[in-house]
Amino acid sequence: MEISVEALTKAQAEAELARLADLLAKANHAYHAEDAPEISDAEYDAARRRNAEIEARFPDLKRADSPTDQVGAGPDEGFGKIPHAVRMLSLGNAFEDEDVAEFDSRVRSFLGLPRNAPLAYTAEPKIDGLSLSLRYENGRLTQAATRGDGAVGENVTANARTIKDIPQQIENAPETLEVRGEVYMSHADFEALNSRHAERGGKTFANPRNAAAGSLRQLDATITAARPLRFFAYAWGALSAPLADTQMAAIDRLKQLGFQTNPLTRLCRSTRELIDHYTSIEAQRATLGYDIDGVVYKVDDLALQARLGFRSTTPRWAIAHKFPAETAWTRLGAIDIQVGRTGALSPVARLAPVTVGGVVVSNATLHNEDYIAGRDSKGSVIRDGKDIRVGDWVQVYRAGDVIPKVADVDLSKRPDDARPYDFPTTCPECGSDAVREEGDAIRRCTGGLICPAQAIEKLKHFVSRGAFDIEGLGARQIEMFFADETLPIREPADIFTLRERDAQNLARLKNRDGWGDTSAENLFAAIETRRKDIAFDRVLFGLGIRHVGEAAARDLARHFATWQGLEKALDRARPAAMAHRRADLAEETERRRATSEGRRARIKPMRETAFNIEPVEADALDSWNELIAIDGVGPALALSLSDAFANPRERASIDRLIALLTIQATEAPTDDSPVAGKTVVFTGTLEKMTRAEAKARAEALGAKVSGSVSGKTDLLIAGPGAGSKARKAADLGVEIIDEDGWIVLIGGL
DNA sequence: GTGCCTCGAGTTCC
DNA sequence: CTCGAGGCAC
Repeated sequence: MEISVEALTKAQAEAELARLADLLAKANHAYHAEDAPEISDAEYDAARRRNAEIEARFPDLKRADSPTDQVGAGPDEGFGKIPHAVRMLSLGNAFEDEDVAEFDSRVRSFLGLPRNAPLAYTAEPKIDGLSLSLRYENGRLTQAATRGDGAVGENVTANARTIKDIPQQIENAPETLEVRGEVYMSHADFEALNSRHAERGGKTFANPRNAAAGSLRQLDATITAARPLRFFAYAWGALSAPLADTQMAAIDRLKQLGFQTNPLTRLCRSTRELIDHYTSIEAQRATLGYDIDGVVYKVDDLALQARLGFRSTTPRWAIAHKFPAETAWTRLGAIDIQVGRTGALSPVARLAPVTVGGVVVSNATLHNEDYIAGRDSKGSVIRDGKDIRVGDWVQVYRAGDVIPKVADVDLSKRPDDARPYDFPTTCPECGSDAVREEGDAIRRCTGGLICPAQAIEKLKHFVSRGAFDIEGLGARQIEMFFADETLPIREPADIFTLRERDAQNLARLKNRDGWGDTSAENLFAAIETRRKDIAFDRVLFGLGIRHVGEAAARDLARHFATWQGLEKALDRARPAAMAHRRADLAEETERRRATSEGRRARIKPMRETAFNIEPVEADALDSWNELIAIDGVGPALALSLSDAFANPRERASIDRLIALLTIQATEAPTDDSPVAGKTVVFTGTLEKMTRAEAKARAEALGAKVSGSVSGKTDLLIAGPGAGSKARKAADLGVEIIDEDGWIVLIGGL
């Protein structure tokens, strides 16, 4: 018999660790290399767990070759990255009962179900912890990954193996099964852990969620083993065989496989029942023994879930009904103005520190000028029109339990001398005029690159993750280099001349505080890696041009393929862009004049006036039209892009950068779906799926769905009752198929 | 002209 | 995470 871990002497523990290390190493080798396990999975798991427990009790005895540190086939370096086979998405939120009713209507209208047709949902508590994806191959746990950004998570396999609710081995499971759920800590375990830490003078956690997060993300799995983490399973990712036909049955199946599932999961047959269950869970909230922050509703029928599919970041078939956020009152000490990369002036509330939902908050966003004054962007009254003043007592909450916001003001506590806030009309960073354009909620600094705040924020954006993502050159380093006198980085091109300038400099980087030979060389090497090989869309996104985010940059890069292609198109389109800009200005001047004269003049839309002012040559017009014909690119984006390239100062900075880089041309995505890259049009009545569903499926397969038939149309799907579109398509020689043909083409419903 | 939907931009705290 | 606004379909 094994001696219990608590009873082991130190010498016994040391011998035991050696034995277990040997045993597990052999078992690992047998399993991975020879595919012939020498011990049963249960024995393997028990050995692994015992090893972790002994290490937790005698941390100083932990071996250099500790099995805890070895994950599956390879060692775990820090936290490796694991791409999710099926993306881990977040959920849409509902706050009011009406939001739940709207969710139900959205689902029904997407599926083409009448209002009174039966439609069942599951409802379960939303655990406030961290989501985790567990991969089982042939019943054995092989990988555990955090959510990460949804596409790629962190490898926390060694840590997950120490959690008792997570089985190492499951029977009668599909060959491949990814189980998803929430890691959390109970209230009781959290209190005990904190008092244990407090006794030892260690740091305590602010709340169970942080404690669970901190425990799971330990590099040393023996620490995780000593922390009382738990796990509820509620979903799945990749599967080699379906678990069940319904959500409810799938959850039952997970339970049979040995996972903990939440006992408050219910099947509900109407929004009324959903709300009732929500109310019931809310009433039990305080006595559950663990934190929850709402109730999750899911369409029960998995076939319907599949039809509903996903929007860009959330599934259409589920929603989180959140409990009202916790609020707190505190005093507003000051209002500061921050200047963003596009020059936006954002007011930030400096608050007397106050605890909201287990976190101490001392800053909160005030959105914009109108929000402070008590209006929303459309001019409607908010907070009963109460404005926010320095010195006021304000109510703070954390939107989505994350972002602190000021919700309300207590007028009865307003100091006599409190004055309405005067929003600055000049930039606090550079003194340039800060202007608010017609219809815009945001006031912006007009200083452009002259404004140090804008320059530095642009640089931070340039090195950010979606752009150049240079290791060792984050926001902190950018601030440091921006202020540097001998080795400054004031614009993106400066990054790529850093090494050369450093070499010419007496005050070398490696001799500075916090820097050495290795760190300086690592930085130069990281910069060089990106300089030699960077994707076109990343460069474009990195420039930080207004309206050009990641998606738009990708679309533009795909369309133009090369930097020179884009540059030429913009230069050619410039006269048309300038005509638009002038027409814009003329329109605004006209509106001002009309308003000042007290007339309600009817203003012509921009496009009608634009070319009345100044005819533009056909070449420029063509280029402009090519630009705004790109999916997702409209006049606002095209104008902003054109402006950036037309501004001499900005263009020079861009040219200096481009001259230093080797940019990869972008190829159109290759997709093997038969409709990928095709433009398709639906007409007539679809009987097997709704319009919205057909469109979503087509887009998911890489097709572009258009509303009208033109020369660019590749395929028309015509249902019964098709009329003029079908005739036009026939005239143009466009391929026409019926709904059944379409369903065959896309590989079934 | 109106109403989604997606994307961009700005934000806090650990 | 949220809000605003651009883009696009209806």
